[in-house]
Amino acid sequence: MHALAGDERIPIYQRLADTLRQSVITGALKPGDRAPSENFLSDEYGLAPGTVRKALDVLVGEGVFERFQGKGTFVRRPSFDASLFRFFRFRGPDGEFRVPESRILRREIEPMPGHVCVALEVSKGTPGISMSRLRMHEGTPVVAEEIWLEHAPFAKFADMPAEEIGALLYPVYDRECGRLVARAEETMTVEAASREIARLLRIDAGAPVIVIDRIAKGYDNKPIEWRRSRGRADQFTYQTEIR
Amino acid sequence: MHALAGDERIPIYQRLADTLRQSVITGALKPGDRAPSENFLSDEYGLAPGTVRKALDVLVGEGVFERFQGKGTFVRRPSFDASLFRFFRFRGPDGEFRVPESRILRREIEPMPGHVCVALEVSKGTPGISMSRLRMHEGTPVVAEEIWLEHAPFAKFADMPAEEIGALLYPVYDRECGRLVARAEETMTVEAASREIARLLRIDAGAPVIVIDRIAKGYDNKPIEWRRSRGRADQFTYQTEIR
DNA sequence: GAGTGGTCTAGACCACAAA
DNA sequence: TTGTGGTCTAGACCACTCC
Repeated sequence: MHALAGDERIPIYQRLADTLRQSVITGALKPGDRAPSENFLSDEYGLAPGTVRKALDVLVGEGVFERFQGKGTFVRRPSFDASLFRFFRFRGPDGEFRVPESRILRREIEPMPGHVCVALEVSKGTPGISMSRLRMHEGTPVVAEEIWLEHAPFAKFADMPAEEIGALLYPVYDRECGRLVARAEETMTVEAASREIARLLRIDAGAPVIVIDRIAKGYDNKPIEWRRSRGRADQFTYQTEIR
Repeated sequence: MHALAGDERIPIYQRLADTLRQSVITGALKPGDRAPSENFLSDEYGLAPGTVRKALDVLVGEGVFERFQGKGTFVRRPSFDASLFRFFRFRGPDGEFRVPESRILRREIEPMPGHVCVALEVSKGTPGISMSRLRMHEGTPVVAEEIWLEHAPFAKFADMPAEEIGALLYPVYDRECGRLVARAEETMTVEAASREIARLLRIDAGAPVIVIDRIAKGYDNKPIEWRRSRGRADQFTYQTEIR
């Protein structure tokens, strides 16, 4: 039987939640893994079942865990790469949504611009990996992306042959560089297409374009990647509920 | 001591949550009211405190109630009229957000168009109240709105003198017609400004415009109002978190 | 001090999944 | 059959608000 770490003024269920969250951050528990059962945890830490349950409730609420009756509690697999594209409606002939193909146009190492350094919480002028990428749907370009990564933790990614990089980057970040994306913050604005963007997206210069800035973060809430995506506004729809 | 209504195969805490939610729907409990205390409910229905607590958890999660330690559990006051304007950034000279003034340009009774009938879940051709409204910030028009209400429940609103209608409509719907807005669903798209909209917003025809369609709903989830708002896209920013 | 919600205990029994 | 999470009981004590 172990004691729980942390400030004793913090509620027990919070400290247990912190402990479990920490093992997701360190990678001791990976997405898809089953967390220790409620019985195990209440024995291990000498807690009442209800207290353990409340700790798991906290993590389920944060989207870190998900529960399945009869099976167990599992680390949730964050699968939001489709989520940006939920903003755009790219459907195949069958009406189902498609993940667009992608083409990396450019990948270089250079100092990161100021606004990216701020977003990634590194000091000004830190070397970064800069990428341009074009996402295609049925041969038509639909989204143009600029992507920035801090160079040091992603040196291995910088040296990878382009052919080994598929349509989804986050699994590569995890596999090759041990950086797991758990969440992202996005900001959306509208602008008129520059000549460069108009050429890439094959639209008229000045036509309205949706701009989505994304900062991808890990379970530890530290920024991993900065990304700016532009798509034609006439392909765009977004729904939400407010109260 | 009372028995809980509802199908006995449904968990007790769900049936209690349903009962309490129902008293918000009927208006027995109004926003700002204090709900019965946990002790009262566990006595009243002969339930364990933990079961009552879980029922309240459900309603807090739905945004119907909010809890304050030492004070009680209260019906949450839905205050999202500011929420559309979180999309637009209208700040005063002090940097604080402002609720724009508003001017009703038109208010008429006519049959509702098909798409509005669908949204409000009434049969085709039902008489409605149609309004055009312009929202201003420091003398500049910022948002143009079309609003539709079903006439029958809002007859009293249709006859109100324009001077009695302030900048916020939902409190008027509640006070004059007993229709309480609890939530809303919004869909956002981008279009080029028509000549009419360009004139109202004082922008160039063809300039990008954000369109937000909103269906406002009651606690019973029934639609109350349909609204389409248009604002200049260069005033627009929207943030979200995804996982 | 009385009343409220917040935390925690120590179980019981049920529903569901997998072997 | 075993192990998992889901529901429910019946309390205790604490923290906070208000009178």
